[in-house]
Formats: sequence, C-alpha cells, structure tokens
Amino acid sequence: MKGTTRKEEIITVASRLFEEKGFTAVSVRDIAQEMGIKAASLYNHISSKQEILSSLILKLARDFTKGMEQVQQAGASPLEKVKALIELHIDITVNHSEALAALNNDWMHLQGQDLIDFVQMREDYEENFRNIIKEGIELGQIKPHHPEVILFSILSTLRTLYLWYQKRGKLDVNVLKKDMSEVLLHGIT
Amino acid sequence: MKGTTRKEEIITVASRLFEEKGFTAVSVRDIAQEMGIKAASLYNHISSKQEILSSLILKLARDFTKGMEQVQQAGASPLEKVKALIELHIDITVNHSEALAALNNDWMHLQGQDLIDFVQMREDYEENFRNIIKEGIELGQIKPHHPEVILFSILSTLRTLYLWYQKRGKLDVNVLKKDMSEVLLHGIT
DNA sequence: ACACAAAACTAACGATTGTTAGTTAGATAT
DNA sequence: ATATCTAACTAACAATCGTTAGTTTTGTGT
Repeated sequence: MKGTTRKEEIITVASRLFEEKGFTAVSVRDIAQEMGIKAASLYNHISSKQEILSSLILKLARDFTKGMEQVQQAGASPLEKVKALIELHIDITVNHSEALAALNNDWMHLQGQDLIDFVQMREDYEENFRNIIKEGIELGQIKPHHPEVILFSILSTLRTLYLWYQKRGKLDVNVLKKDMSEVLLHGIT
Repeated sequence: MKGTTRKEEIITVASRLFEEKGFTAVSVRDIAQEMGIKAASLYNHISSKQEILSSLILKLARDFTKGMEQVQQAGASPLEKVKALIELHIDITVNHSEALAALNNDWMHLQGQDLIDFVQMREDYEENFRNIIKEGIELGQIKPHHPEVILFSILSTLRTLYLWYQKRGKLDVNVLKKDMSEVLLHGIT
C-alpha cells in the first residue's frame, strides 16, 4: 500500500482481529501471525499492545468530537443537527467499521490518561446530543418525550450500525442515510 | 440467599465481572476473590470457566426464544406483536441486565455445540422478527421502508437497553415500556 | 563496494492463565 | 461416635501472555 506505514498496517490488522474476538482475547502473537511476522518484530513499530488500542480508539473518538463541533457551529435547526449527526455516524461507520468494534467494546481496557480522555469525550458528546434534542423539543420540532429515551434510542442504533453494515452487503451510503433518517426521525407506523 | 445454590452465586458474581471487563479479561481468580474463596475452590461447583459463560448465555437465549414463541402464538396483529417484543426485551433487561452484557459481547467465546446453538437461536429470532415486520408492511400497519432498516433500528436499541437502564436510576418498568414503544414505533417528530 | 537504517529474526524472561490432585475443616445423618 | 458430604484449602502443572535483549537479514543511498 502507498502512504501506509507499517505501524498503520499493524493497527488495521489488529482492529480486524479485535472486532472478531475482542482486545483481550487477541494476543500479540495472533496479530504478528496475521501479518506474517513474529511477535517480537511488532515492537520495532509499536511500543506496546496498549498503544494499538489507544491510538485506534482515541483517533476515532476525536473524529466524533470534531464532527459534533462542526455540527454545532453550522447554525442549523435542532432537527437538522440531528440529521447531520446521523450522517456523521454513517460516514464514520462506512470508513472505519472495524475500528468501531474496539471503540464500543474495548474502551474500558484503555489505561491512565487515555481512559480519562475517552470517557470525557464520550460524556461530552452525549451531553451535546442531549441538548440538541432538548432544544428541538422546546421549539416543537421534536415530540415532547423524555429526552433521555430519544437520545438513547437514536444513539444506540447509530453506535451499533457497524455490526449490521458489514453483514448486509455494504449498500449505498446516500440511500442508507436517507432510510436511517426516515426511520429514526419519523418512526415506522 | 434462599434457594440459591453456590453454583448460581458463582454465575451471578461472574456475570457482573464479565459486564465490567468482558469474559476474557476476567480470570477465575478474579471471580474467586470476589466470592471470598480461592480459585481452585470454584471447581467444586463448576466444571470450567466455559461452563459459566455458556450457562449464562444459553439460558438467556432460551428466554428470548421462548418469548418469541409465545408472541407468535398469541395471534395478534403484527404491530401488537412488535409491541409485545419490545416489552419482552424490557422485561428480560430489567431482570437480567448484567447477564445481557455477556450475551451481547462475549457470545463469540462460546465453543462447540454451544456456539452453534446460540448462533442458530439468534438467527431464528431475527428471522421471526423480520417476518413480523414484513407482515406489518403488507397489512399497511407499518410504513413501507426497507424491513432490514426497521428491524435493525428496533433491535439494536432493545439489545443495548441494558447499558442505559443501569446508568439511569432504574425507572418504572411500565413507564419505560410505554415510552420505548412510543419512540420506537411512532418516531420523535 | 560500503555504510546505514529499517525490519525481521531467535531466545528467553517473569507473570498470569485455567485447571488438577490431594487434603482438610465443618456440618449433617446414622 | 462414626461415616458421609459439602466446600473450602495448598501446591503445583503446562500453556500462554506481553515484552526485552541481542543478532541477522534486507533494502537504499552514496
């Protein structure tokens, strides 16, 4: 691959394995074997197994944080912001579906400052999302249900989209965005 | 506890630890320590660490399968069936929120026939759910979106409900059922 | 041809893993 | 009292874990 460092290759291979079995169940020997080298050789490129996990997760978490900032600054209506967030999740899912498994299932294996930073970003993201929903309710754009139920319903669907996107033969992104927005915003009945 | 065997205690303690760190990251020594005994003593009650996982997961999976059968036999309309399934998930979540983490995140660590059985039950469950949605569309009770998008949207929300139910102070079950049905079926706008 | 850096290798380390064997303490039943 | 059963214990096992040290191979630029 062009422009791909060996380190990035390792992280890509590892994320695929992490998705299958989880961070703890994947040994560095598993990762090495998948790359056709010995386990010790990995350490010419990475400093620890932990580093693979944290660079994987934190990079993605920053993508979500950046996306949320852009949505906030766009100065749109609450409902348009929710739509934009749905599209943000879909874009990231399409481009990093393997890494999302680690973010969802293995974030608790982060250590030290990495763990603190991740949890902070995650809480901030949810809080921002919640506030958008509350604004939408105040403006009458969103039904006056408990904001927490609405937030959870949308977010849990978007967060596990990666599981489902791979299984069904990777359909068109724009169609997916349209269908998901329809179902999540306007319901099924 | 009355009527609770030592084996059941072990499984309960283990499921709580599995939820925190995942099956692979929890050692039998962790489980033993949490029970105030030594690791070897566990083996007076269980035959292996695997047995804890499989009895935990398969029991829950059978609950879902049984629930689906009852819903099918009830002879209600498709929309009422979906409502009944939402309530089924909520009931199971309220009563077994810790074990649901293992079912969702660690099922791939099942081995042999247990793994085969679980995957089969899961596929059957999804197929039944999908057919109910299709019937609902044919009868005009459900909007004619792609059934797969509707199925995924509802199911991913219900499957991760355990994550959210614990965090928010365990609110009333009947209120939860009403709110969830409203949001999932009729949307937020 | 030579030097240098990148990236692989072998070998081994201490720690931890799930599990087994054999034994002992405490309660219950005969 | 004696036997039985349950449930704990200590000690150890082979396997695997992440990681390090030191060495060799491979490719590139001069």
